Amino acid sequence: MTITMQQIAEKTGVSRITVSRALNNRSRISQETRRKILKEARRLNYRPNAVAKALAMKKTHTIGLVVPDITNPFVAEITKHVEDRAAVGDYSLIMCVTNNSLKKEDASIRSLMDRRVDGIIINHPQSNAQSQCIRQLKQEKFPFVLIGTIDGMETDYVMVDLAEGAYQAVSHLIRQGHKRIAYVRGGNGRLRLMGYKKALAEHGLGFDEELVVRCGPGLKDGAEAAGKILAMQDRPTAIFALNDFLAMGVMDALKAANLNVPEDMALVGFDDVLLASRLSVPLTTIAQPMEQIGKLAVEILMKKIEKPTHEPWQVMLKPQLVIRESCGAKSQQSSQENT
Amino acid sequence: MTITMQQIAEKTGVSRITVSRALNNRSRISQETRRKILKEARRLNYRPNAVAKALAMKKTHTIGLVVPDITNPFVAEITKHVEDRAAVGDYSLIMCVTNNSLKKEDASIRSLMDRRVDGIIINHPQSNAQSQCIRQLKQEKFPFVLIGTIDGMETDYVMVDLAEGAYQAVSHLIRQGHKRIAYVRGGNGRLRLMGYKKALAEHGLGFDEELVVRCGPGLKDGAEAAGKILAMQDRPTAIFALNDFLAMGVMDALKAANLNVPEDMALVGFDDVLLASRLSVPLTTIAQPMEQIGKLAVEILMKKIEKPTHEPWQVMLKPQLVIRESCGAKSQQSSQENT
DNA sequence: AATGATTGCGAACACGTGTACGCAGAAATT
DNA sequence: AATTTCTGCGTACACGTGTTCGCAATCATT
Repeated sequence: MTITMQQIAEKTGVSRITVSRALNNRSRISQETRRKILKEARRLNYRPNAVAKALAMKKTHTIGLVVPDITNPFVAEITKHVEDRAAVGDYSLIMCVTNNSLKKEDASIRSLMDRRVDGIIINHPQSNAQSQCIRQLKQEKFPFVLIGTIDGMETDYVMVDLAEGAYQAVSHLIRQGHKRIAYVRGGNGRLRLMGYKKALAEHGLGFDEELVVRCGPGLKDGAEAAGKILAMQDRPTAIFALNDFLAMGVMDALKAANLNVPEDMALVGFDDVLLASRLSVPLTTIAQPMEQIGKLAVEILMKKIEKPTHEPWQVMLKPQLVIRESCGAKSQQSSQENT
Repeated sequence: MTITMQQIAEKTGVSRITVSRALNNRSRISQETRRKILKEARRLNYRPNAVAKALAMKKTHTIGLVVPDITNPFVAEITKHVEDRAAVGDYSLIMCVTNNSLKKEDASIRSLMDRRVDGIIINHPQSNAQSQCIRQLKQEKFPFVLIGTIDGMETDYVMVDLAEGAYQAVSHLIRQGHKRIAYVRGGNGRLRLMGYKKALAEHGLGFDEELVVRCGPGLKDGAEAAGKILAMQDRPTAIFALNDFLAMGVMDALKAANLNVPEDMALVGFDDVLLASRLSVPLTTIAQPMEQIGKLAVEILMKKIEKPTHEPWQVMLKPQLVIRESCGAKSQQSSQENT
C-alpha cells in the first residue's frame, strides 16, 4: 500500500491541505509544522501520485513520440535526443511505433490523446492532409510537432531540406560522370525527387520516369528495388537511395549479383547513420543534423504547450554531403566523427 | 475543451452514471437509453480520460521500459519487440534512457513508480543488489522484469546464457588456432568472462589477466581498448568483444592501424546486430534471440502484474554462434536473414 | 487600546472516472 | 391479490491531488 498525503496528515495531526502546502513549498504555513511534515514524509518515503496530480492539474508532464521504426538507426538517434531533451525539461516520453502503417499511426495518436499527454511529436508522419486524426489535433489546438511535413497542411515542424540534399547527392554523382542515375524512392520521397529532377535538369540530363523505383521501408525492399534496377535494359551506373537503410539493402543485392561498389555501380545514401562509414564500402551520403532535429522538436513542442494558439514554429535545417567511397570519388574527409 | 461523461449526461437527460454504464457496456440499463447515449457520445466524439480512469481503477495500462542506450542496435531491436508486444496487450510504453548511468537509472525507475506504471522492464540493469531503488521495487512487490540479471538478487528475468555464448565464441577462436585471445570486456561482462575462462581452461590455455580490457560502452571506447591491445608486448592474435557495437569500435582502431581482419587480427562480437553481416568485414558473432527476449519480457511482466506475489518467472535463452569472416573461418551460412 | 493587516490553518470544491448500494416501478411468482 | 424477483436508474462515495475561500489568532499600526 502506498503512502498518501492523508496518511501523513493523520500521523502529524494536521489536515491534508497543510501537508500539501508543506510539500509544495507554499506560504501560509509555519516553519515548525512544515519541518514536522517534511520529516514525516521523508520517514514514510512519501512519493506523490503523478496520476492524481495530472488529473488535478490537467498536465501529465508527458509527451508522446510517434515513430515509424525504432530499429532504423536514423530514427533511433533522433529518438535518443528527443528523450534526452525531454528528460531535461522534466517530461517523460511515451513511445509509439507504427511500422510505417497509417492505421497504427492513427491509433497511436488517438491513444496519446486519450492519455492526455501534453504534446505529441510525430517523426516522419505517414498521414496526409485528409487524415482525420491529424486534422482533429490541429482543430483542437492540441500541441504537436512534426519531424518532416504533411503536404498541404500548415503545422509546427522541424525538417531538413530534403530536396536540397537530394540535389547535392545527385549533382555529385553527375560530376563523377554518371548519366543514368536510378532513384530508390521508398514509399514517399517526394521532396527528394524534386532535388533529383533539379540536378538532372541543371546538368542537361533528361528525366526518365522508369529510373524511379518505389519500394517499402525494409532492407529487403531495398534489395528488391536494386534487383529491378539491375534488370533494366539500359542499366544505370549509379543509384541514389532514399536513406542509408535502403542503401544497405541495395548493397546486399549488388553483392549477391557479384557487382562491386563503386566500380560497377556507384551508390549514395541519405541520413549519415552512425554505421554508414563502417559498411563494407563506406557509404557516401547526406548527413542530417539528428541531434538538432531531436532537440528542436522538443523545444518547439514545449513552446507550443505553453502557447497552444501561437502560430506555427517552422524550422528548416540544411543537410550536408559526406563523401566516402561508395560514390567513386576520393574521400574528402576521413569522417570518424561520431561516438 | 474536451467532452466528459457529465456533458453527455446533460445532453441526453440522464445521470452521469447511466452514461458510464452505457459506455462500459454494463447491464442494468435499457437498450433504448444505451443507444441514445452511445449515439450522443459518438456525435460529440467523446473520448474517455485515461488519466481519470487510471486514478479510479489504480491501473494506468502503461509499462515503463528502462534502456541504457537506444542507439545501440541491439537495444533498439529488443525495444521494438517490447513495444510491439505491449501494444498487442493494450499497454503503452514509457521509455527512459539512462546512458549507462546508475544515477539516471535510479531516477528513471523512481519517475516510473511515481507515474504509477503497471510494471517496469529494465533492459541491462546497471544497478547492483545494494541499489536502494531496486530493493524498494522488490520489497513493495512492484512488478518488474529484468532483461539480464542483478547479481545476488532473486528477480523475474529473461536473459541469454552469456557465459555459454562467450564459451562458444572463444572456443571457436581457439579452434582457429589462436592462443592469445584478448577480451574487450566493456563495463560489466562478468558472465562472458566466465565463459571465456572456461573455454581457455578446457583447451589447456592459461588465463592472463592482462588480456582482459575494461572500457566504456561507446564506439570510441572500443577503439581505445583495441589500442591498448595492439600496444601489448606479446600481441594477441584475436579479440573477443563484449558486443558488436564495441567490435565496430575495435574495427575502427584496427583499420586506423592498417591491420586487416582477420589476417592480422581475428575478431568476434556478440549480439548479431542487424548490421553485423554488413560491416566492411562481416562480423562473426553470437546471436541473441532478440524478438523472443522482448516478447517474453513483456509476457512475464504481464503475468506479474496479474499476480504480483507469484514467485519469480525466470527464463534463460540460448545464444548461437554465427560464423562470418572476421574470425578467419569459412562462413557456414550466408546469413542474409533479417528484414 | 482599538483597528487593520498578516499568519496559520481547515472546509469545501474541483479534476473525470468507477462502483456499491438504495429505491422506485414492472414483471414474475405464489 | 399479495409477495417476491428483476429492471432501470440515481445517490453517495472513492481514487489522490490542487486551489479558492473563510475564519480564527496573532502581529503591526495608529
